[in-house]
Amino acid sequence: MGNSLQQLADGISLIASADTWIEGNAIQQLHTTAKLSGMQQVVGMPDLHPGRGYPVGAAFFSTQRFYPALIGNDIGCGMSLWRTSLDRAKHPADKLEKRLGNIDGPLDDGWDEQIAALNLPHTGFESSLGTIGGGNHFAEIQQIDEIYDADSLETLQLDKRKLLLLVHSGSRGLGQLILRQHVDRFSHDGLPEGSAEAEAYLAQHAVALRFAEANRQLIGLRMLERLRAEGEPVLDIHHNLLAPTRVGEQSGWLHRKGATPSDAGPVVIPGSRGDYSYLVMPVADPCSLFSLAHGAGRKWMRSECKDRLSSRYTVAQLAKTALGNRVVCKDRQLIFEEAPEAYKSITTIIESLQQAGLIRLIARLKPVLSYKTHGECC
DNA sequence: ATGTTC
Repeated sequence: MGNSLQQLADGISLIASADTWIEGNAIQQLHTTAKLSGMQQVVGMPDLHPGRGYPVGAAFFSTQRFYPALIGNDIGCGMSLWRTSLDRAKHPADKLEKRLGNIDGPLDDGWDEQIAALNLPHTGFESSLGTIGGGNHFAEIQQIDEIYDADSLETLQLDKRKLLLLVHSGSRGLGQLILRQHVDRFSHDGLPEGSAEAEAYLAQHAVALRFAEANRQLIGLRMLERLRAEGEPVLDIHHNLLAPTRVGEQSGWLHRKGATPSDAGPVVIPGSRGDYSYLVMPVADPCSLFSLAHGAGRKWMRSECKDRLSSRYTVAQLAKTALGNRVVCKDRQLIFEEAPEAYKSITTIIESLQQAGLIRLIARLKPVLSYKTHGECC
Protein backbone atom coordinates (compact mmCIF):
# COMPACT_ATOMS: atom_id res chain seq x y z
CA MET A 1 0.00 0.00 0.00
CA GLY A 2 1.66 3.22 -1.18
CA ASN A 3 1.43 6.52 0.59
CA SER A 4 -1.03 9.00 -0.82
CA LEU A 5 0.47 12.03 0.94
CA GLN A 6 2.11 14.05 -1.80
CA GLN A 7 4.36 17.05 -1.18
CA LEU A 8 3.64 19.46 -4.06
CA ALA A 9 5.85 22.33 -2.90
CA ASP A 10 7.11 23.88 0.29
CA GLY A 11 4.06 24.08 2.59
CA ILE A 12 1.70 22.60 0.00
CA SER A 13 0.61 18.98 0.11
CA LEU A 14 -2.10 16.80 -1.34
CA ILE A 15 -3.65 13.64 0.03
CA ALA A 16 -4.67 11.67 -3.04
CA SER A 17 -3.89 8.21 -4.40
CA ALA A 18 -2.59 7.92 -7.96
CA ASP A 19 -6.05 7.15 -9.37
CA THR A 20 -7.89 10.01 -7.62
CA TRP A 21 -9.32 12.61 -10.00
CA ILE A 22 -7.77 16.00 -9.18
CA GLU A 23 -8.41 18.94 -11.48
CA GLY A 24 -5.45 21.10 -12.45
CA ASN A 25 -7.34 24.26 -11.62
CA ALA A 26 -7.88 23.06 -8.06
CA ILE A 27 -4.12 22.58 -7.62
CA GLN A 28 -3.65 26.06 -9.04
CA GLN A 29 -6.03 27.44 -6.43
CA LEU A 30 -4.13 25.57 -3.71
CA HIS A 31 -0.99 27.41 -4.78
CA THR A 32 -2.91 30.71 -4.76
CA THR A 33 -3.96 30.26 -1.15
CA ALA A 34 -0.43 29.26 -0.16
CA LYS A 35 0.76 32.74 -1.24
CA LEU A 36 -1.58 34.58 1.16
CA SER A 37 0.26 36.58 3.79
CA GLY A 38 0.93 34.48 6.90
CA MET A 39 -0.08 31.21 5.25
CA GLN A 40 2.10 28.42 6.65
CA GLN A 41 0.67 25.20 5.33
CA VAL A 42 -2.09 24.12 2.94
CA VAL A 43 -3.34 20.58 2.42
CA GLY A 44 -5.62 19.38 -0.35
CA MET A 45 -7.91 16.51 0.56
CA PRO A 46 -8.72 13.77 -2.00
CA ASP A 47 -12.08 15.44 -2.70
CA LEU A 48 -10.28 18.66 -3.70
CA HIS A 49 -12.02 20.53 -6.50
CA PRO A 50 -12.10 24.12 -7.78
CA GLY A 51 -14.20 26.70 -5.99
CA ARG A 52 -14.79 30.42 -6.46
CA GLY A 53 -11.18 31.56 -6.35
CA TYR A 54 -10.23 29.15 -3.59
CA PRO A 55 -10.43 25.38 -3.63
CA VAL A 56 -13.00 23.22 -1.86
CA GLY A 57 -11.84 20.14 0.04
CA ALA A 58 -8.80 21.68 1.72
CA ALA A 59 -7.37 22.93 5.00
CA PHE A 60 -5.25 26.07 5.42
CA PHE A 61 -3.11 27.02 8.40
CA SER A 62 -2.00 30.62 8.86
CA THR A 63 -0.39 32.68 11.60
CA GLN A 64 -1.03 36.32 12.52
CA ARG A 65 -3.92 36.69 10.05
CA PHE A 66 -6.95 34.72 9.06
CA TYR A 67 -9.08 34.77 5.93
CA PRO A 68 -12.90 34.60 6.15
CA ALA A 69 -13.08 34.31 2.35
CA LEU A 70 -11.41 30.89 2.62
CA ILE A 71 -14.24 29.61 4.80
CA GLY A 72 -16.75 30.85 2.25
CA ASN A 73 -20.41 31.67 2.56
CA ASP A 74 -21.69 28.51 4.18
CA ILE A 75 -20.05 28.99 7.58
CA GLY A 76 -20.79 25.97 9.78
CA CYS A 77 -21.89 23.65 7.00
CA GLY A 78 -21.56 20.07 8.13
CA MET A 79 -23.00 16.61 8.69
CA SER A 80 -25.12 15.10 11.38
CA LEU A 81 -25.76 11.38 11.64
CA TRP A 82 -28.80 10.02 13.49
CA ARG A 83 -29.82 6.63 14.71
CA THR A 84 -33.53 5.97 14.26
CA SER A 85 -36.06 3.50 15.61
CA LEU A 86 -37.09 2.56 12.07
CA ASP A 87 -36.80 -1.11 11.31
CA ARG A 88 -35.13 -1.29 7.92
CA ALA A 89 -37.05 -4.42 6.92
CA LYS A 90 -40.38 -2.66 7.45
CA HIS A 91 -39.58 0.62 5.73
CA PRO A 92 -38.93 0.48 2.00
CA ALA A 93 -38.08 3.71 0.18
CA ASP A 94 -41.57 4.33 -1.22
CA LYS A 95 -43.11 4.19 2.25
CA LEU A 96 -40.46 6.55 3.62
CA GLU A 97 -40.93 8.95 0.72
CA LYS A 98 -44.68 9.07 1.24
CA ARG A 99 -44.38 9.69 4.97
CA LEU A 100 -41.73 12.36 4.54
CA GLY A 101 -43.70 14.42 2.04
CA ASN A 102 -42.44 17.94 1.39
CA ILE A 103 -40.07 19.36 4.03
CA ASP A 104 -38.85 22.36 2.06
CA GLY A 105 -40.93 25.09 3.72
CA PRO A 106 -40.35 26.81 7.06
CA LEU A 107 -41.26 24.94 10.24
CA ASP A 108 -44.76 25.70 11.51
CA ASP A 109 -45.69 27.38 14.83
CA GLY A 110 -45.66 24.04 16.61
CA TRP A 111 -41.84 24.25 16.61
CA ASP A 112 -41.62 27.67 18.27
CA GLU A 113 -40.94 26.34 21.74
CA GLN A 114 -38.34 23.89 20.46
CA ILE A 115 -36.59 26.70 18.57
CA ALA A 116 -36.73 29.08 21.54
CA ALA A 117 -35.09 26.41 23.71
CA LEU A 118 -32.03 26.52 21.44
CA ASN A 119 -31.39 30.06 22.72
CA LEU A 120 -29.99 31.32 19.46
CA PRO A 121 -29.44 35.06 19.15
CA HIS A 122 -31.86 36.80 16.78
CA THR A 123 -30.45 36.79 13.25
CA GLY A 124 -33.42 37.42 10.94
CA PHE A 125 -32.96 33.99 9.36
CA GLU A 126 -35.22 32.10 11.76
CA SER A 127 -37.52 30.98 8.94
CA SER A 128 -34.65 28.98 7.41
CA LEU A 129 -34.23 26.82 10.50
CA GLY A 130 -35.18 23.24 9.76
CA THR A 131 -34.69 23.59 6.00
CA ILE A 132 -32.05 21.78 3.96
CA GLY A 133 -31.33 24.40 1.30
CA GLY A 134 -29.87 23.80 -2.17
CA GLY A 135 -26.59 22.99 -3.87
CA ASN A 136 -24.98 19.85 -2.48
CA HIS A 137 -27.10 19.84 0.69
CA PHE A 138 -29.27 16.80 1.29
CA ALA A 139 -30.83 14.50 3.85
CA GLU A 140 -30.47 10.79 3.30
CA ILE A 141 -31.97 7.73 4.93
CA GLN A 142 -29.37 4.97 4.95
CA GLN A 143 -28.81 1.42 6.06
CA ILE A 144 -25.68 -0.20 7.40
CA ASP A 145 -24.33 -2.20 4.51
CA GLU A 146 -21.02 -3.56 5.73
CA ILE A 147 -19.42 -3.63 9.16
CA TYR A 148 -15.65 -3.32 9.62
CA ASP A 149 -15.52 -2.51 13.33
CA ALA A 150 -18.40 -4.01 15.30
CA ASP A 151 -17.12 -2.69 18.64
CA SER A 152 -17.13 0.95 17.52
CA LEU A 153 -20.57 0.48 16.01
CA GLU A 154 -21.83 -0.85 19.30
CA THR A 155 -20.22 2.00 21.22
CA LEU A 156 -22.13 4.40 18.98
CA GLN A 157 -25.28 2.36 19.68
CA LEU A 158 -25.85 1.65 16.01
CA ASP A 159 -27.83 -1.41 15.08
CA LYS A 160 -27.72 -2.97 11.61
CA ARG A 161 -31.45 -3.61 11.71
CA LYS A 162 -32.29 0.08 12.10
CA LEU A 163 -32.18 2.84 9.52
CA LEU A 164 -29.86 5.83 9.87
CA LEU A 165 -30.39 9.44 8.87
CA LEU A 166 -27.61 11.66 7.49
CA VAL A 167 -28.18 15.42 7.27
CA HIS A 168 -25.92 17.75 5.26
CA SER A 169 -26.76 21.42 5.65
CA GLY A 170 -25.40 24.68 6.96
CA SER A 171 -26.14 28.23 8.04
CA ARG A 172 -28.26 29.11 4.96
CA GLY A 173 -28.65 32.86 4.38
CA LEU A 174 -26.92 33.80 7.63
CA GLY A 175 -23.43 32.64 6.65
CA GLN A 176 -23.97 34.20 3.25
CA LEU A 177 -24.73 37.59 4.84
CA ILE A 178 -21.74 37.42 7.19
CA LEU A 179 -19.33 36.69 4.33
CA ARG A 180 -20.84 39.34 2.06
CA GLN A 181 -20.60 42.04 4.72
CA HIS A 182 -17.03 40.99 5.46
CA VAL A 183 -15.89 41.01 1.82
CA ASP A 184 -17.61 44.37 1.20
CA ARG A 185 -15.46 45.92 3.92
CA PHE A 186 -12.20 43.99 3.72
CA SER A 187 -12.16 42.31 0.33
CA HIS A 188 -9.96 39.19 0.46
CA ASP A 189 -7.17 40.70 2.54
CA GLY A 190 -8.00 38.77 5.69
CA LEU A 191 -7.92 40.17 9.21
CA PRO A 192 -5.03 40.60 11.66
CA GLU A 193 -5.54 38.43 14.73
CA GLY A 194 -6.50 40.30 17.86
CA SER A 195 -7.96 43.28 15.96
CA ALA A 196 -11.48 44.51 16.71
CA GLU A 197 -12.51 43.46 13.19
CA ALA A 198 -11.15 39.95 13.74
CA GLU A 199 -13.01 39.65 17.03
CA ALA A 200 -16.21 40.85 15.36
CA TYR A 201 -15.93 38.26 12.61
CA LEU A 202 -15.19 35.50 15.11
CA ALA A 203 -18.30 36.44 17.08
CA GLN A 204 -20.46 36.25 13.93
CA HIS A 205 -18.75 33.03 12.88
CA ALA A 206 -19.56 31.50 16.29
CA VAL A 207 -23.24 32.39 15.85
CA ALA A 208 -23.23 30.84 12.35
CA LEU A 209 -21.76 27.60 13.71
CA ARG A 210 -24.50 27.42 16.32
CA PHE A 211 -27.17 28.29 13.77
CA ALA A 212 -25.94 25.61 11.36
CA GLU A 213 -25.85 22.93 14.03
CA ALA A 214 -29.32 23.94 15.23
CA ASN A 215 -30.51 23.79 11.63
CA ARG A 216 -29.27 20.21 11.22
CA GLN A 217 -30.82 19.31 14.55
CA LEU A 218 -34.21 20.70 13.51
CA ILE A 219 -34.03 19.04 10.07
CA GLY A 220 -33.40 15.71 11.77
CA LEU A 221 -36.20 16.13 14.31
CA ARG A 222 -38.59 17.30 11.61
CA MET A 223 -37.84 14.26 9.48
CA LEU A 224 -38.22 11.89 12.43
CA GLU A 225 -41.60 13.41 13.22
CA ARG A 226 -42.79 12.94 9.64
CA LEU A 227 -41.45 9.40 9.60
CA ARG A 228 -43.21 8.68 12.93
CA ALA A 229 -39.93 7.57 14.46
CA GLU A 230 -37.73 8.18 17.46
CA GLY A 231 -34.09 9.05 17.00
CA GLU A 232 -31.05 10.85 18.37
CA PRO A 233 -27.94 12.41 16.86
CA VAL A 234 -24.86 10.15 16.87
CA LEU A 235 -22.52 12.88 15.72
CA ASP A 236 -22.60 16.42 14.35
CA ILE A 237 -19.53 17.94 12.75
CA HIS A 238 -18.82 21.15 10.82
CA HIS A 239 -16.60 21.04 7.72
CA ASN A 240 -16.55 24.78 6.92
CA LEU A 241 -15.03 26.61 9.85
CA LEU A 242 -12.17 28.58 11.32
CA ALA A 243 -10.49 27.39 14.52
CA PRO A 244 -7.56 28.66 16.59
CA THR A 245 -5.15 25.73 16.47
CA ARG A 246 -1.65 24.77 17.45
CA VAL A 247 0.29 22.99 14.70
CA GLY A 248 3.72 21.89 15.88
CA GLU A 249 5.36 24.90 17.51
CA GLN A 250 3.03 27.46 15.96
CA SER A 251 -0.23 28.88 17.22
CA GLY A 252 -2.44 30.09 14.42
CA TRP A 253 -5.65 29.72 12.50
CA LEU A 254 -6.91 26.56 10.89
CA HIS A 255 -9.34 27.18 8.04
CA ARG A 256 -11.36 24.22 6.87
CA LYS A 257 -13.22 24.55 3.59
CA GLY A 258 -14.98 21.29 2.81
CA ALA A 259 -12.61 19.52 5.20
CA THR A 260 -13.87 17.37 8.04
CA PRO A 261 -12.08 17.64 11.39
CA SER A 262 -10.11 14.52 12.31
CA ASP A 263 -9.71 15.53 15.95
CA ALA A 264 -13.35 15.41 17.04
CA GLY A 265 -14.45 11.79 17.13
CA PRO A 266 -16.08 9.60 14.48
CA VAL A 267 -17.30 11.17 11.22
CA VAL A 268 -19.24 10.25 8.10
CA ILE A 269 -17.67 10.78 4.68
CA PRO A 270 -20.57 10.65 2.24
CA GLY A 271 -20.43 9.61 -1.37
CA SER A 272 -22.74 11.03 -4.04
CA ARG A 273 -26.41 10.09 -3.93
CA GLY A 274 -25.55 7.05 -6.07
CA ASP A 275 -22.68 5.85 -3.92
CA TYR A 276 -21.96 4.58 -0.41
CA SER A 277 -21.04 6.70 2.60
CA TYR A 278 -18.44 5.66 5.16
CA LEU A 279 -18.56 5.94 8.92
CA VAL A 280 -14.93 6.21 10.00
CA MET A 281 -12.73 6.82 13.02
CA PRO A 282 -10.22 9.54 12.14
CA VAL A 283 -6.55 9.47 13.09
CA ALA A 284 -5.57 13.04 14.00
CA ASP A 285 -2.37 14.02 12.18
CA PRO A 286 -0.72 17.46 11.84
CA CYS A 287 0.45 16.50 8.30
CA SER A 288 -3.20 16.53 7.28
CA LEU A 289 -3.88 19.66 9.34
CA PHE A 290 -6.17 17.48 11.45
CA SER A 291 -8.57 17.17 8.54
CA LEU A 292 -10.16 14.71 6.13
CA ALA A 293 -12.20 14.78 2.93
CA HIS A 294 -15.77 15.95 3.54
CA GLY A 295 -17.27 13.86 0.76
CA ALA A 296 -16.59 12.57 -2.74
CA GLY A 297 -15.94 16.01 -4.26
CA ARG A 298 -17.22 17.29 -7.58
CA LYS A 299 -15.67 15.97 -10.78
CA TRP A 300 -17.74 18.10 -13.18
CA MET A 301 -18.70 21.75 -12.99
CA ARG A 302 -22.37 22.33 -12.34
CA SER A 303 -22.77 24.14 -15.65
CA GLU A 304 -21.69 21.15 -17.74
CA CYS A 305 -23.78 18.42 -16.07
CA LYS A 306 -27.04 18.85 -17.93
CA ASP A 307 -25.37 18.89 -21.34
CA ARG A 308 -23.39 15.78 -20.55
CA LEU A 309 -26.26 13.79 -19.09
CA SER A 310 -29.58 14.89 -20.61
CA SER A 311 -29.09 12.70 -23.70
CA ARG A 312 -28.21 9.68 -21.54
CA TYR A 313 -30.93 9.87 -18.89
CA THR A 314 -34.47 11.08 -18.47
CA VAL A 315 -35.38 12.89 -15.26
CA ALA A 316 -37.35 9.80 -14.23
CA GLN A 317 -34.27 7.59 -14.63
CA LEU A 318 -32.23 9.97 -12.46
CA ALA A 319 -34.78 9.52 -9.65
CA LYS A 320 -33.29 6.08 -9.04
CA THR A 321 -29.64 5.15 -8.74
CA ALA A 322 -27.54 2.06 -9.42
CA LEU A 323 -27.61 1.26 -5.69
CA GLY A 324 -31.41 1.21 -5.81
CA ASN A 325 -32.12 4.27 -3.71
CA ARG A 326 -34.86 6.70 -4.55
CA VAL A 327 -34.05 10.36 -5.14
CA VAL A 328 -36.47 13.15 -4.25
CA CYS A 329 -35.37 16.10 -6.38
CA LYS A 330 -38.06 17.93 -8.29
CA ASP A 331 -35.67 20.65 -9.38
CA ARG A 332 -34.80 19.76 -12.99
CA GLN A 333 -31.51 21.61 -12.97
CA LEU A 334 -30.34 20.30 -9.61
CA ILE A 335 -31.10 16.66 -10.41
CA PHE A 336 -28.49 16.81 -13.21
CA GLU A 337 -26.00 18.91 -11.22
CA GLU A 338 -26.01 16.41 -8.38
CA ALA A 339 -25.94 13.26 -10.51
CA PRO A 340 -23.53 10.54 -9.32
CA GLU A 341 -21.53 10.99 -12.54
CA ALA A 342 -20.73 14.57 -11.49
CA TYR A 343 -18.87 13.30 -8.42
CA LYS A 344 -15.68 11.34 -7.84
CA SER A 345 -15.90 7.73 -6.72
CA ILE A 346 -16.04 7.53 -2.92
CA THR A 347 -13.84 4.42 -3.06
CA THR A 348 -10.84 6.39 -4.31
CA ILE A 349 -11.42 9.05 -1.63
CA ILE A 350 -11.57 6.48 1.16
CA GLU A 351 -8.56 4.58 -0.18
CA SER A 352 -6.56 7.81 -0.35
CA LEU A 353 -7.30 8.53 3.31
CA GLN A 354 -6.52 4.96 4.33
CA GLN A 355 -3.22 4.96 2.46
CA ALA A 356 -2.22 8.11 4.32
CA GLY A 357 -3.10 6.40 7.60
CA LEU A 358 -5.77 8.98 8.41
CA ILE A 359 -8.83 6.79 9.01
CA ARG A 360 -10.01 3.44 10.28
CA LEU A 361 -13.25 2.16 8.77
CA ILE A 362 -16.21 1.47 11.03
CA ALA A 363 -19.03 0.78 8.56
CA ARG A 364 -20.20 1.29 5.01
CA LEU A 365 -23.62 2.92 4.66
CA LYS A 366 -25.95 2.43 1.71
CA PRO A 367 -28.47 5.06 0.61
CA VAL A 368 -32.17 4.17 0.81
CA LEU A 369 -33.83 7.54 0.17
CA SER A 370 -32.03 10.71 -0.86
CA TYR A 371 -34.01 13.89 -0.24
CA LYS A 372 -33.03 17.11 -2.01
CA THR A 373 -36.14 19.17 -2.70
CA HIS A 374 -39.78 19.03 -3.71
CA GLY A 375 -39.55 22.46 -5.28
CA GLU A 376 -40.07 22.59 -9.01
CA CYS A 377 -37.70 25.19 -10.23
CA CYS A 378 -36.02 26.08 -13.56
C1' DA B 1 -23.63 28.15 -1.48
C1' DT B 2 -27.93 31.92 -1.65
C1' DG B 3 -35.68 33.37 2.92
C1' DT B 4 -32.30 33.42 -5.11
C1' DT B 5 -33.36 34.94 -10.13
C1' DC B 6 -37.71 39.65 -14.46
